[in-house]
Amino acid sequence: MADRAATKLAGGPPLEDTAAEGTTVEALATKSARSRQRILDSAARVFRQQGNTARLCDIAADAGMQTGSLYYHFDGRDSLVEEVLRLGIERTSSHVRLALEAAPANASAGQQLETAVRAHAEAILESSDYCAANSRLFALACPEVRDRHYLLQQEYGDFFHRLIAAAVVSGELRAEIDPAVVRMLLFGAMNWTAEWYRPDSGRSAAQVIDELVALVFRGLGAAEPGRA
Amino acid sequence: MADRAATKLAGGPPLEDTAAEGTTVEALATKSARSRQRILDSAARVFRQQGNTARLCDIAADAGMQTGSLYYHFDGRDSLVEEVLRLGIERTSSHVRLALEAAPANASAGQQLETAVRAHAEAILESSDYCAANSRLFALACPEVRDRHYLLQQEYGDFFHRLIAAAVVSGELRAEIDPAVVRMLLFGAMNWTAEWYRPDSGRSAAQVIDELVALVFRGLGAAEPGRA
DNA sequence: GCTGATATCGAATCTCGGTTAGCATCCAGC
DNA sequence: GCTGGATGCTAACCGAGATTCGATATCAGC
Repeated sequence: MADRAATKLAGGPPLEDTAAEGTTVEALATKSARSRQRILDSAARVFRQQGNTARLCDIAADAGMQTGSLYYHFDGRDSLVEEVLRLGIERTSSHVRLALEAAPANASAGQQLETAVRAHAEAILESSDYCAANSRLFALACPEVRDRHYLLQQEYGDFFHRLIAAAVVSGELRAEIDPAVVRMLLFGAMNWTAEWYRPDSGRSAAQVIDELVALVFRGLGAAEPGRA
Repeated sequence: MADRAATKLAGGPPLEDTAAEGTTVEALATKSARSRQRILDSAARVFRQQGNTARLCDIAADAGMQTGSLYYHFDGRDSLVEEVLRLGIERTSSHVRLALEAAPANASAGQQLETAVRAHAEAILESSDYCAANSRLFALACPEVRDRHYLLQQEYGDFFHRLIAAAVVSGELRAEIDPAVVRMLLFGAMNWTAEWYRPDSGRSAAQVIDELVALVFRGLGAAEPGRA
């Protein structure tokens, strides 16, 4: 009854991703693991497109199997949603961390924040269906799933919070800002892109990201003659 | 079958709000109009709280009637959603327009934009359940409803677009910005507040709005010594 | 205080999508 | 090439929630 395949695969470590970032489905060892991964990928893709209105049969179809077969790999819809959500945060967060590690070691707090914002937006716009699906499912999902995720979400939120606070301390950001509110506004602008951005709209993701970064750091205002 | 009461009430003009902005339920003439309004108000409130997962029975309960009774006033769920959505845009938009009219006649394009941003955020955070519900239902709702709304949405979007473009022309905003993208980022930050802001969180709506305006116009950056 | 229209009730019904269960197929190891 | 577990298919099943509809209550105008 309980996620048979996964239980077996998990083995020692309690809950580990069956496929590391970037692993292709084909590379996985057992058939079960491949199918499971294929389902997750489809779910992410479908959730990204349709948000929480996506049906299990849509996902199954995308994965090339029957609806009922999903239950061999997952306990049920919630379980699937939860996994996609978890992978979403995980990948977003690791994408951001990697970007930070790749940045020059002497980067200032402000530069780090900029890197993080860029990476987060990239994750949603380009890098992965999971990250985009995550933003779209964020506010939905049943309370239990949501509560369980609140922790992960919060953790990532705090991470950003610290980046912002550090950049205030370093004097690169205005001292008057309220990091908590700014973080939410920032997430709003970034996560909302999952709702409207379409790659075939004539604008590249990179353009959107540049626009975002400029907006956030410089603001819309011109050189600053004297604003009311 | 088709929205009996409303059909009758509508009379001459094809589709007019049964209650003008701010009209209280009690002030309406017929019982039908009062009930209809009560249902809409409840729907807006419940949708604001629960998003699209709100059930008809929740709304009916809030309005103090049985689920089935809703059908005397509305064709069905979609119809109700659609009406709330419509009133949402309408009220947001009129709130913004009123704010602009109240502004000094010689306000610059940039000042007008700031006024509009303030008003839009106010509408979502403080002024009306309809406006907040609108942001939460935006991306959801079945395709038909959504398509029908796309026009209204677009119209309001264009309105903002023009405000932004004008402020670029007047030289108050940086010339390099892409008004279309900026508008979406802006809406993202503003609409997302409906997902996270709670009045009992220790922060006033006014604080959030100030933070938003500062972020958008000045950006996060300090005085501008030299940023990478 | 009637009476017809208006408004609401409340229970039956319908629908959609998630879930379950038993059977068929595939495939690795013998 | 057999056999048993691993995988997946199919067709019911089921519940939640939307919708329908005849019965009932309320109310305005006489």
